[in-house]
Amino acid sequence: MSKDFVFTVIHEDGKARIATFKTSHGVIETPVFMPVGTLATVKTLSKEELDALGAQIILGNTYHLLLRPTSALIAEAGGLHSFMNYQKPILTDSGGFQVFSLAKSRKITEAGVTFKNHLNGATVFMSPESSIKTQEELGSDIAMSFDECVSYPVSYEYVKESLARTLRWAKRGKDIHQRKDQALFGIVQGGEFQDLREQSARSLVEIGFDGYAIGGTSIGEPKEVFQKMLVDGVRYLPFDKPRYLMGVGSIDYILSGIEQGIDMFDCVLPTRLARHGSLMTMDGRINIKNEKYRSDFTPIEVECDCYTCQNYTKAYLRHLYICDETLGKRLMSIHNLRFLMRIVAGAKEAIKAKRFLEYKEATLKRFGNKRGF
RNA sequence: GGGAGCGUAGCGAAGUGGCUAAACGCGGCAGACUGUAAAUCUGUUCCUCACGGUUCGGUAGUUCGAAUCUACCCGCUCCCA
Repeated sequence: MSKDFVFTVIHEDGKARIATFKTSHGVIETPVFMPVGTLATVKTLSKEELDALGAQIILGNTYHLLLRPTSALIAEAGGLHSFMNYQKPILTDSGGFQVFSLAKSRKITEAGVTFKNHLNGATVFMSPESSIKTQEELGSDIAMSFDECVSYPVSYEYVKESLARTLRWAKRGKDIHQRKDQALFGIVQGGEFQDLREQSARSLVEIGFDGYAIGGTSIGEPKEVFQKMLVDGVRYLPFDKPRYLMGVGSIDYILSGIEQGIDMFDCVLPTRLARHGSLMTMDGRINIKNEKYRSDFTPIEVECDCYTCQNYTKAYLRHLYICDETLGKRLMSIHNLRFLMRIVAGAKEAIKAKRFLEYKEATLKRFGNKRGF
């Protein structure tokens, strides 16, 4: 753990907080939503577009980049920042999520995980050590521990066993991690079980990381279970380190997270939904492909300040979607990402004014009973 | 003028006596998506809320039964003159 990664809380409102986190490629101000760029690209978006919509930090994925173009090639290019010409902070996920999402073609042992490569069927082995070494090659600003993201629902016995292994993996990863310019975060697991979440958080803190993530949420569990996973995990994390709620990108979950003192979020939802024609708005999700938008010459949201809403109508976006034109996916990705950024920006303003709960309630009330995306 | 074909749901295209309201593709409509195997996947698409009704260019037949067989008619394509 390096003391270079200074995390400073500058405003508080209950457990909610605003903080700055210093990384090797600049300071992040939290709470922050991080767009996901698995394959060294936030799908369809240029860095100028990411800058314009207010992205402070993006994600890359260790497993996917290891397979293609390989971490060796990226190292040869001078690291991920240089390779993709993105000079702001980058966080790499460890491959732990792939243990969950590619569960059909993988085998877990104490040593690590053997994947059957989805591209050509070849065997790929990832261990906590190799994941960290790969992330060091990639040169991300924040590396994540290699964990097992357990599915839901799953038995107490399984989660207990998995968690114990994930904790051993966290220690192994920490021990081998060397880059002083790269922060390393631990990941709290433990499924829906309070005692396991507590044990996970406490053990990770004991090992000592530059930040802590809550993993294993947003994988199909009911909202009450999510809430429990969140609270049971975050409670034992140190105040003076960043907290990252992994895979969360719906506004109700994000606001719950901020309320509990979460600083960082990421999610593929805004970009994936956008590519699939679903747009996030304060009044719920809209499906741009719906016939009713055929001649709707108004922006997605009148009050939205994004490039898309400032320049294009729903009718045009629908046309682009129907014709499968790339520009449509881009414009809608910009809107959805900006939408979440605006939600978070509003939360920050509210925290400064010490009325976060009010903001949360008002936002969710306007949102009504519609799904949180 | 002579010869050979073809006409099936919005479009393309299977089907050549019952298991066919009719495969499949496209198009249309709707839905899903949460640390990205996702520019993907699912449902639906003759009429009717339903019971049920009406279909395979048209008409008339054969048959217990026809998109499928017969006759004539209409339209279209190709080849030869």
